[in-house]
Amino acid sequence: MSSKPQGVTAGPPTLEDVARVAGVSRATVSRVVNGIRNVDPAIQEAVRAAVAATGYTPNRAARSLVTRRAETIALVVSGAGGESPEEQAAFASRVFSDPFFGRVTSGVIGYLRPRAMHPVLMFAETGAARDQVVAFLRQGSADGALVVSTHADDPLPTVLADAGLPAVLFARPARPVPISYVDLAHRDGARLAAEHLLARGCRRIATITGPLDVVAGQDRLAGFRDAMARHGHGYVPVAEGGFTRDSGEEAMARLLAEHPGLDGVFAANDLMAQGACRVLREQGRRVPEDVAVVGFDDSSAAAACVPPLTTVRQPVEDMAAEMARLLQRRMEHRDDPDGGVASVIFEPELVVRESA
Amino acid sequence: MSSKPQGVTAGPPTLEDVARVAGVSRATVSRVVNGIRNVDPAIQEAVRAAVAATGYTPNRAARSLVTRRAETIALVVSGAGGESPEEQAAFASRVFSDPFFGRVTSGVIGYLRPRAMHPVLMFAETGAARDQVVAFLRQGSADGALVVSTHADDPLPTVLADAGLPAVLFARPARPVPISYVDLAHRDGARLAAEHLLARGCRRIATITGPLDVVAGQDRLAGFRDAMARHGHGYVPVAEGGFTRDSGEEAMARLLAEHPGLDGVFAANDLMAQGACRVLREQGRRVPEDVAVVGFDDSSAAAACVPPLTTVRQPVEDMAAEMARLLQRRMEHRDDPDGGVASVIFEPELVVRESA
DNA sequence: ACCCGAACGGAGAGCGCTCTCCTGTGCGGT
DNA sequence: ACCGCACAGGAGAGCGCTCTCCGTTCGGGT
Repeated sequence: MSSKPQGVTAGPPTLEDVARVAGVSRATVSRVVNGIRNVDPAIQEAVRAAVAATGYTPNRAARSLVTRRAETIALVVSGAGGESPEEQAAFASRVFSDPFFGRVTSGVIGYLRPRAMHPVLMFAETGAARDQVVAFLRQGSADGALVVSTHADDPLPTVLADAGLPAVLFARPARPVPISYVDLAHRDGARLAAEHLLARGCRRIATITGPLDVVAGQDRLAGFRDAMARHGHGYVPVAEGGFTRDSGEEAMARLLAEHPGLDGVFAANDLMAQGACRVLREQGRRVPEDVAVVGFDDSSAAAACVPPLTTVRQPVEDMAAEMARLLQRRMEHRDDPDGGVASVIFEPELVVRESA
Repeated sequence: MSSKPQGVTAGPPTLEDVARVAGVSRATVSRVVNGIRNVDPAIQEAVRAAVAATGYTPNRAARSLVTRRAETIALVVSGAGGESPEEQAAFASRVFSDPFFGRVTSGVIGYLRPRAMHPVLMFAETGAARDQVVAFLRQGSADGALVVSTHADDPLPTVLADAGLPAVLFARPARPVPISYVDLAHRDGARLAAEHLLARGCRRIATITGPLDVVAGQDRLAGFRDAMARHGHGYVPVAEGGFTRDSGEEAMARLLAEHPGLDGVFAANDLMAQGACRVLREQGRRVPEDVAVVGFDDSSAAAACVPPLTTVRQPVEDMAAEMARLLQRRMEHRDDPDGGVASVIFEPELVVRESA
């Protein structure tokens, strides 16, 4: 009886405790818990009962130590913020004010949760923060990283690739890096917008671009121009925005001042399209009767807009889930040189509502 | 030379490797790395050099295994969502569409990052998700939880308290639970709003409340009513909103329909105030000349509003940082029964801009 | 010169888990 | 009846780290 005092340690139950209760060895309990190899159904039952009786939960640190996997991934928002604490706080707020990141998070969690994994949220807007991300991965705290960059010249992808750390990017990196990514066929999306506006009968069409130092901004503009040119519109008035609502308002105001007769606008994202609608309304133009507006993303802002936006759907949640899937694949091929590096390009889709 | 082949294991360097290079024992390296006890400066220097030479990074799993601390905390967004996958995705999107959560995240990260900690993001909107959170904490994957509830009847705080897991809430729980929290003196904030509107000369003042099944919604209404009553306004027209922009628009429309003569509105958050401003403008009222509007939160929406909102500042970032601080304190007193349970109430502040 | 204590480095025992080996058992083929 | 094989379960060696305990050294008080 008293040969081995049980429950003398106040800590949570361990495999050893479960094994003692079930009358089997640690190894067997481990096999049952992890569903590895065949175990006699009767013994399986006994182990399960013992697990329930003791309230056993596997200790993740111990498991990670031997498997060398953390079962954790880092969700990194990377980009350039300031170095001061105020600017860093502003970076986080700014990031979350865009519905885009909520959708990414949502998609990632949707994929990870059924697999009992959870993302660690990190920002990498300064050099020091970037080092923290790398250290975090190197010390095995996370098995890989999902990276969303806000700037084209973000050094993080290169750093991760050089260090051989598994990572997947949202959007193709500006410079080629041996790293997986998911992206959207931005040019095709912009083409859809152009063709829709033309089919509607618009003839004096302008565009509000995203920041042109971002690949997505460039591609959407290029795709739009190409499609317009192919239909005989070699010149398209352009105003550059910054993917924010405010910048959309300013860009729209500039366009209207220079081209008061325009009858169609393609904004490179919904937030800017929303700002554009507002300015148009304030300046007495009806949307879509006088000026048709097409957005991009199909974010929550599109439906909330007055009038509801016709927009190009970017399936961000699906893309984010695909990122997680690619990362998992990449992690399984860690030893291979460049093993498991792959990319997936999603096709956009036109969503017709009221604005065009 | 070949007695102990070095570098034969391809894996990352371990304490052992560093010790060999520095010519000391594992224990000494550990002491230097963790800054525990005094170590001869010369040896310290040698160890640091060896760490740099090997590119050593401590393995977190091994450390956690023995220290029984994960150096990780969970950031949990808790509330009621649907059970279907679509509804769960919608929950995440909805959560992030409110600038509030971005500010919380920003504040938490601001506190954790200098301490080399990073939050694990979790949602707990279904029973299964809640169980995952509890399991995550129980298996030592995180040392504690920061919980932001979106509903008053959220069972998570009680579950965590019962399980004896360290946690800190944002906002006082609807029913008393032995658990730390930070909160705002909502009543005082609402009083500031009332007094400002009255001091401005408004006499027919209405309010758009938050959801009344949320403590913050109740308290802001109660505080507003009390202050108004104290100044002789026993009756205040009320329309209930849901803390979203849309609900603010609807509430404002209802109020205007019933009380066309009103000259002041207090909205229980900025998003609803923004919606209210929009409706007022659409119905030909000038803000603030005809109707003064006061919001609550001082979120990014306040400055973005047209006109910029006079609002009651809730220092969300500071409050979130305080949550993290309280959680750390609570974790240091894990063994004490109810040790380290404490609450901090922040004082609101009126920020005067143009809307009132 | 002696002793005691403070201070610092090393040895080694685990933390809880997985996984490779090994042993025992039941079954088929010849 | 024998051998061998497949398979289930147990034993035990670590994974990389921390931390207690112990040995050694050195300084100062008498």
